[in-house]
Amino acid sequence: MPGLGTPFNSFILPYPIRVDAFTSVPNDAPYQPKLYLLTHTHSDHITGLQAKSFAQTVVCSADAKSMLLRHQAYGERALSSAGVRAEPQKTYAHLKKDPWVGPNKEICYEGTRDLLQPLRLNERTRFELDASEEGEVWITAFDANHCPGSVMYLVEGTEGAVLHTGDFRAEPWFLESLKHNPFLQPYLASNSPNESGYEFGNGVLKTLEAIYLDTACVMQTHQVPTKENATTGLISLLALYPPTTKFFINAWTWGYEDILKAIVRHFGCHIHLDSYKFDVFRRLKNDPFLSNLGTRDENATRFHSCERFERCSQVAPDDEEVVYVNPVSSMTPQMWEVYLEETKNKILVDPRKVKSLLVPLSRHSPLSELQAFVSLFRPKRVIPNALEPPLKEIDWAAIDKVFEQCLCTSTSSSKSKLPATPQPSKQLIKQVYRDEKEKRELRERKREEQRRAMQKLTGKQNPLRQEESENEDDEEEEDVAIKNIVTGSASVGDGNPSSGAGQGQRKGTKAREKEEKRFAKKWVVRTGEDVEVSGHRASASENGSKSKKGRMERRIGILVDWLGLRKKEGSSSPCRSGQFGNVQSEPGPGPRTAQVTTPTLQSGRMRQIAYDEDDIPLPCNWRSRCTEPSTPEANRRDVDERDYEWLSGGRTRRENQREGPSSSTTKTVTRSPVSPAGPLKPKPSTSTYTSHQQHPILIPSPNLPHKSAFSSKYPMPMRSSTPLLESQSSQLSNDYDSCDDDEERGRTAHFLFAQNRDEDFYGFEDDSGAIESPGHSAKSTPRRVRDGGGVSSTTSSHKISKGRTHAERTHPLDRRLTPNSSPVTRRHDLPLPSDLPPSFPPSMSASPRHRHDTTTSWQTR
DNA sequence: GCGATCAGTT
DNA sequence: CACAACTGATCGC
Repeated sequence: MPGLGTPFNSFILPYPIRVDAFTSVPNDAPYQPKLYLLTHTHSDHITGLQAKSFAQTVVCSADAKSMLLRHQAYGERALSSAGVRAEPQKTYAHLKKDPWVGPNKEICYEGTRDLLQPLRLNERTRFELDASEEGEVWITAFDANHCPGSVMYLVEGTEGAVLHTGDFRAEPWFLESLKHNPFLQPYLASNSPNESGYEFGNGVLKTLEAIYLDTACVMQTHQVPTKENATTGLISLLALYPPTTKFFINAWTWGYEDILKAIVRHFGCHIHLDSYKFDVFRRLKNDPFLSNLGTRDENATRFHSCERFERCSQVAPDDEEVVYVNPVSSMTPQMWEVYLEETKNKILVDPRKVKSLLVPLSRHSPLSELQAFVSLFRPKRVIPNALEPPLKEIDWAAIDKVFEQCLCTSTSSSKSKLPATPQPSKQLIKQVYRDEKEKRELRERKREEQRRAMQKLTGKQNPLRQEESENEDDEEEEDVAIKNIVTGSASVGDGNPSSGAGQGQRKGTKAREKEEKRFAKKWVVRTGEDVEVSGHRASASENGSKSKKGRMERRIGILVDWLGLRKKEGSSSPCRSGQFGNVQSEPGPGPRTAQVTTPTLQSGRMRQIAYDEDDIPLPCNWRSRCTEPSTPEANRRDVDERDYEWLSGGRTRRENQREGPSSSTTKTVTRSPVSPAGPLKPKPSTSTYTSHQQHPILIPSPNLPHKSAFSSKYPMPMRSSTPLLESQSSQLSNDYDSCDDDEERGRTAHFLFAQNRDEDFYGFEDDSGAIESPGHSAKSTPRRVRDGGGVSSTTSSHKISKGRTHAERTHPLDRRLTPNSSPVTRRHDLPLPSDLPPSFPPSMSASPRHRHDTTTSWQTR
């Protein structure tokens, strides 16, 4: 998740470029962003863009632009479809304001803007970060296999090249395609293992300064099915139903489109979509298959992916004939096969009894895929795109370790320009662990109290509500998708192995969904569980997840392993001997797995390759574990206790509770066989890591590297307001600037506007991007640079007329520089334009972020 | 004081 | 992990 928890404040050092985070940067930050990149439009990647005061250029894919500008929150979609809204309220509409064109062709540019700068895929585009020649970067976008419009970015410049993956799924086919991509080939690791690009010194082969990596699922130490495996498996189930069966595909967020595509390919039909999805898909430029597979006619197909909570009459919630398809993300390939087998058998017995299907379509790469991906390039550094704030950057250090073997091997030249990864002290790790444990216990106590209170109430007065209160233990869910499962209100028990079959009693939709969630939980792996308490998972979830470690605690367990800090040699421990395909419980760390798996995983049948056969639970074994009603409590306690011993300094939990925090631990750090990182080596003196704990905890504050860490190329503070290059103009093409071509106002304006323009850039019929208010042009952009670290604020020659007093304010974050009136509101009062604006493309003006950028108006020339 | 906006939480 | 509704704080008027 970008934003909070992302290293370097979401900058891709060594460049002053910020990715997927659009909130304001602290004034004292060493950088102010000169350019923003957006990888895709999931909501956690667009924080800050909703602010009306955001006024800087954002580079993204054409499809991301289109999706963002069409984005509507659910509530708004409902109002729109109910006909309440005269004009649909688009969440990010303020990012693009077209000029207003009057009846006499007069044009008002007041408030016009088009902040989203679309980039073609697989095409280098030049951007200038500052006036100097060395301030240029070349940016190339590649499909990221995550969701529609999602891209990775390669940024190349005088400071070296970095690759930002955004969110991505690096499955084997994806790696293959990268290998064949000429824009990336210079950065692929040399074939000869001991050589690296710098050794050759001729500049043909290059080493990436860093890969900014999607670490959303880095702690998934098991493999997950390829998307293709997932969808073909699903199709094999769908095909078993009678040809009249109606299906609802719960694509509750962007990224599950492969399911729809697979259905269309197999059944040769359309998918019924709500108008929102239909419209978004239809506008996609880079996915013609997806853009055409939808239909608005609910009677035209038996496959539906319409609005989740407002399904069409064909798949109404109370229709017991409908079969639901719910994506989940963390099933292992082995479990998937078992699931398929079991479910197939059930359907064959009676298709009417299986009303809900799971499909393990993961949109992020698990550890093994990430290692394979990184090994492909062997960059100097791996920087995680997402850290868990409660882990206080311990995860950062651990991730470093787990990719250590995937990095550039050349020692002479691999010196990183980036700030060093903060190394946590043992004390910090222990503290974090204790905190998380305490938090969890508090939660549990609270929940217990609540439950009792509820029982008292409902048990006596309202017995009907009892079952509802029963499983409020949905919190701490590992797989978000499970929270989003939908079903109809068909009889509980039908086709649901977890419930007693045959009761035939109809419950509400809610109840059935809860039932379905319980069922689904059995089929997904919770991160860290295979390391910590694997094998007990299924029974534990059946028991309502009591006295179990919390999500964070399990993660800390993994981190401790990765850092090579596990106190006991855990190899023989039952908890690490291969549950659910525990990939790196092998002695060899990442690259071994990576290299073995990379070329051979094409089919998606990973199990034979990635780990020893011994480690693979046989399907039947797994199944029996899963259904076993109880597991030896002692065993689990053992694991729990052992971890705690280390973390609490070799004392038992009870001892520790009595005596308070431990003050020292053993110095001996032995390598756990689980550790992928190898034995802990003595660190150079610059590192604060030791096995003692008296040392200060090294946490770079506040998430920002020390000055010295930055290259001299971009001295701090970054406050130049030099406009970025006129640049992109010629690079951009007409049809890639896609949006809102159906808006009459915009189109007319654009048409008029385009006449005097550089045809290369403006001569297309689509409107967006073409309309450039003078306020955006390099020459006339009034801009004001935000105060930076005590340096006086500067202004360019023009002042921003309105909101200027705002701008003068010394609010620590100047994000409240909001325009106080809608930019286009007073259009009728404005004079006629005598002519069109100068032919200057949208500039990459490095104006301050929350400036009121909607000045101006009328073009005179 | 009220409405709009925004950050943070659930 | 993603979404979106809700909360409280802050600001302009």
